Amino acid sequence: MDGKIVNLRSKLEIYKAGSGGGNLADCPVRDVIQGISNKWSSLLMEALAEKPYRFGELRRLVPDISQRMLTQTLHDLQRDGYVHRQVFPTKPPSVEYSLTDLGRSMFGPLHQLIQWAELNHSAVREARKVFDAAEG
Amino acid sequence: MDGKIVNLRSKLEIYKAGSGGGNLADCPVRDVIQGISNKWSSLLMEALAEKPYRFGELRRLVPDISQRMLTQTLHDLQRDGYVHRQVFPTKPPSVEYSLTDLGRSMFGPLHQLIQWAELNHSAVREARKVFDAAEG
DNA sequence: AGTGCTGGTCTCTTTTTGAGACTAACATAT
DNA sequence: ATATGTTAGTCTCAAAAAGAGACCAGCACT
Repeated sequence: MDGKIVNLRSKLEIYKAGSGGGNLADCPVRDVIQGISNKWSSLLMEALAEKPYRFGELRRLVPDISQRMLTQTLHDLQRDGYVHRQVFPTKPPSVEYSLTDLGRSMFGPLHQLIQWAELNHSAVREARKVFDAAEG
Repeated sequence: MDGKIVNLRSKLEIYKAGSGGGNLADCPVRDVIQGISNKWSSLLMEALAEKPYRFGELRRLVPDISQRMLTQTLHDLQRDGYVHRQVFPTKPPSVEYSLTDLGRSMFGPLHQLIQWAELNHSAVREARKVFDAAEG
C-alpha cells in the first residue's frame, strides 16, 4: 500500500525539496515556475513581448497594478533574467524595460498557455457556474 | 506622446478590467491564468496528469504543502473544471482526484512551460547570481 | 481501551499584497 | 517668481493570503 506511493515518488521527486538536505532550489520546476506564477508576471511579460515599455507606460497600461507591485514584479523579472532595465539620463530620467533573449524564449510556452486561456475562457466560466450552483 | 500609449492600449485592452464598467471577468487571460498561477496549482496539475491520486497520497507526494492549502487548491482546481473529485464510500471514506478533459487540455500548454523551466533552470539561476552580485 | 487511518476544518501567526502618501530634480505654465 | 506636472520609485500602514498545527468523527486493528 505504501510501495505504490514510493514508486510514484521517483517520477515526482522533482517536486520535493529534496530528502537529502536539499532546499527549494533543487527543484527546477518550483524554482522557475513560481517566479512567473505571480499575479502580475505573465501580464507584464505579455506587454513587454509586444515592445519595450517605460515604467509609467506599463503603469497606465495595467491600471490596477499598484506602483509598488509594478516595481517589485519588474525587479523580480529582471533578477531572473527575463527583463532588461535600461536607464536613460534624461530629465527627468526615464527607464525602459525590454525582454531579454531568455525572456523571449520563456515567453514562447507562456504564450501558448495564454492562448489556451483566451480560447477556453468560456468553458472555465461555465465550469465555475455549474460548481457554484451545486454547492455554495 | 500620449497617442503612443493609446494605440498600444488597443492590443493590450484585454488586460484591463474594462473601461466600460466591466469587471475582472471581462479579461479572459487574467481570469483564467490567475486561477492556475498559484503556488501549488501547477504542481498538483503535474501530479494528477500522471495519474489520479487520493488526498493523502498528494499530501505525501508534496510534503511541504500544508493540508489547508492542499484542500483549497484542489477545491479551486475543481471549481474551474480542471479536476474531478470522486468520493468512495469505504471506511474510512477515500477521495480520489483526477484530471477532467478540460484539465488535460490545459495541461498541454502548461507542460510546455514546465519543460522550459526544467531545461532553462541553470540559466535562470545564473541570471540571479549575476544580478545579486551586481546589486545586493 | 488505545492507536491509527481517512479527509478534512478551525484558529492563530507570519508573509504577501494593496492603497496611498511622499521624495527630488527638473520642465513648463502662470 | 511661484505653482504645477513629470519622472521612477520608496515608505508606511491596512488588508488579504498562506503556513503551522490542533482538532474532529467514524471506523479498523490490537
